[in-house]
Amino acid sequence: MNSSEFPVVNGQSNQNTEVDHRMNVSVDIALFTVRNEEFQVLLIERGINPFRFQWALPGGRIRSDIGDGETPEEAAYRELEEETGISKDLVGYLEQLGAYGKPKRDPRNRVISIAYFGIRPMLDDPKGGSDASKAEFMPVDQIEQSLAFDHDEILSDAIDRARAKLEYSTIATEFCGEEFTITELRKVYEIVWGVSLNPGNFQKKVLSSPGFVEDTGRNAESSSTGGRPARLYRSGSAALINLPIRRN
Amino acid sequence: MNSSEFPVVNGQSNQNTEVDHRMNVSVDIALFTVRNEEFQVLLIERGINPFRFQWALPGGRIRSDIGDGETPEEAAYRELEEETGISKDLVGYLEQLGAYGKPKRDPRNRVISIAYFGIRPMLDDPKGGSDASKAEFMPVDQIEQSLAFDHDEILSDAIDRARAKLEYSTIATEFCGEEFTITELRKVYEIVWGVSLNPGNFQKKVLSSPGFVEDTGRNAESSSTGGRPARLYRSGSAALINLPIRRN
DNA sequence: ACAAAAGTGTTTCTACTACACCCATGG
DNA sequence: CCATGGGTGTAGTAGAAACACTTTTGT
Repeated sequence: MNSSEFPVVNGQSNQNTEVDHRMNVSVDIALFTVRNEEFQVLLIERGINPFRFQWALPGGRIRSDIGDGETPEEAAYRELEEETGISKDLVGYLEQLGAYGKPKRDPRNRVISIAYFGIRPMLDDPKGGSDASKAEFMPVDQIEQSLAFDHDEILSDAIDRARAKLEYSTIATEFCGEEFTITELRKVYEIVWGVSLNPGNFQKKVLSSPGFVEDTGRNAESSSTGGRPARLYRSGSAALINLPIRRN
Repeated sequence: MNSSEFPVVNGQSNQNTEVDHRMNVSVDIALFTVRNEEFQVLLIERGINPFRFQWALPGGRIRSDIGDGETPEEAAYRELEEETGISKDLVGYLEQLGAYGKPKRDPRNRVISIAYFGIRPMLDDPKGGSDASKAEFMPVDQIEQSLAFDHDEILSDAIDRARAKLEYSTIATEFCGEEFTITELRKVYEIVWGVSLNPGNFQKKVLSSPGFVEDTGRNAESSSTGGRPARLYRSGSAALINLPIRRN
């Protein structure tokens, strides 16, 4: 606990100029989507040791040999593309989760990881990894084996963050495509939270929240099973909701 | 000391095996308190370049020569004590804010900083720094010069975080001493948010929030100016408030 | 007695819940 | 015509705001 028991390097007063304290710094990305009525996260199967053949969050080292050095966020986008083939413009939202730095989180050597939490809209194709290793979206509540490194912890934190942010922010729209119906938006909440919400009340809540969604003036095609065609909206300019949406 | 960490791990299959991408990793701490009816943050005056004589958040490098390496949080407590003399047991709360990693944030070389946000109860003495450099608590809205590195940005984020957390968590109690009155707690909200709250409504809100505060059964001494003596409470077991306290 | 600060009660208003109802489409 | 899903209206209720009022102290 008390650092005074450790020898201070060279009796330096405040800085240790002799010892090299540098360490590897990596990024890891928990990229979420809603597909197939499930809340899913993008994982890769590791091709190399340690943790070979185990699943992990995509990620890798921040490089210092690119220009003046890349920002952690740039590294996150680069690694995501390298490891899973998902390019930056397919990612609707990305924010930092935090740094994970337990000394033994990587058995090889000291690695500090900056974790990111991102959202990809529910688009078209699953898309396998573009490089050697497998990359797949997997339902978050069907991950049986534990992930590599401390990625279980990171993923758990990311899921908590995602669920919490739905309440007071407009990020749910990032799970939808460019244009979406209120019902589609409601399904995002229902799937991510694992609850069911009252359609009428949800509608009023979203529409009364200024800047949450924006009317396109057009309607979606009505489904083959009948029913009134839903209005199409696009994401609005607001990032925060004044009155939160409750989990019920 | 630990020269075995120096050579880059070889045998990496898909990543750049030759290049050393390691960088310095530091921690910075924004430690807040409420003193003198002001919301204050602990700053140090830098004794060395870069940014000599400018104010900065306390912090420093994570060391890899202590045991198996210290966690970022351990480094935060250690640096806080080394630079300001404030020991771990005087810090009521500490949580990670996030990582700051712009390539040029330190003009010397690449440094990633993991920022922490902490709270120190409004105790006794201001307390200057214990080592060479000056350390002082300063009111957050009276910091005129810009801080060293990207500490303006970190501080701004930390203030946002602190203000936001008051709403839905019980951390406001960390600004108070071991025992406190509801009025003292309300003053924390008023000072940190810069608003005034209705005393009666605040009282009912806090007492109806299970686990927020715990009755000691005793009263504070009434002030010399008269008035009914206030009941003394201590911090309760809950970390979150079910119904948020509003800023209005 | 009066001022000051703590704490409670009461009224009003807002916003959420639950649910009934209307609208627009497919079959 | 009915079934299906989208969308609106409305009564009942919980909680927040405003503020009057009571309690307990110092002077």
